[in-house]
Amino acid sequence: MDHNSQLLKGVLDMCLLSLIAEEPSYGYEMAAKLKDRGLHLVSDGSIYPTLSRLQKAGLVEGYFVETDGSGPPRKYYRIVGEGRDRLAEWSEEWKMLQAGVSTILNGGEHD
Amino acid sequence: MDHNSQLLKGVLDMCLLSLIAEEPSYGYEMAAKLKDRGLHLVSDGSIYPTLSRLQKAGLVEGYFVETDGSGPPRKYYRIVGEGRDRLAEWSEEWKMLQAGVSTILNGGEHD
DNA sequence: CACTATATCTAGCATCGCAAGAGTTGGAGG
DNA sequence: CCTCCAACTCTTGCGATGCTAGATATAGTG
Repeated sequence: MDHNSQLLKGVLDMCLLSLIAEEPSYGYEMAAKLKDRGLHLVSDGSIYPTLSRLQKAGLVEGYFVETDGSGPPRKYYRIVGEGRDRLAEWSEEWKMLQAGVSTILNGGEHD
Repeated sequence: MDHNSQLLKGVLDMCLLSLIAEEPSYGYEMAAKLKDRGLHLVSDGSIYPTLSRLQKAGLVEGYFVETDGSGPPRKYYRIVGEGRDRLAEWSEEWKMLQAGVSTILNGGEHD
């Protein structure tokens, strides 16, 4: 397994939630956005279980939208109140981690 | 399991390697340093398997140092050439991920 | 009909942090 | 002397999550 895959852990859900918060979207599109923004997901397989988890956790709502003949219906997700709260928490945690790791990589200088 | 634990995945090894690169150290001390710098490991248990992995991967070397009557000998680790290379790679990967996640959290603005 | 593109979902695997606890060494207290 | 504790390392079993691979559905094209 790639080292990059390990770095992704605990970040993927936050990123998906953030994308959904930005504007409702569906899995296939989000996978493309992630790749576009520098997060190289190798397979779409990872994304669907994560989305299901977000929904099961009550952070997002899913709804199907028919396409005009370009494939099966898309499952869109939109964020709900609790999702926004959670996103804020995760975002905080992420900043903390980011700061801590930076400190360590830079040799432990404090400010 | 904590969400923070997931964030730690793939970062712990890099952090330990960075600490060792800074100056040779041993597990117990590194656990303290990590906590000091904002990475809150709840248990020392995680640290030893990671150090073993780094050694097995040939990124660091271990050597025991006797203590003057303050407990059992300490297992110090020092970095080797391949470890420095790997640390540089991981550091790059980390910067990439960091940038990507920031872009996403900030709503996808490019520059 | 077969093939492809769009799109979702599932099953089994691998990795790695965590909790809990055991083992080692030597000093301090009863 | 024996027990307990502090400093230190290591091991076992577990849980969370990303990955690979592939099944499934829809509809247009040759």
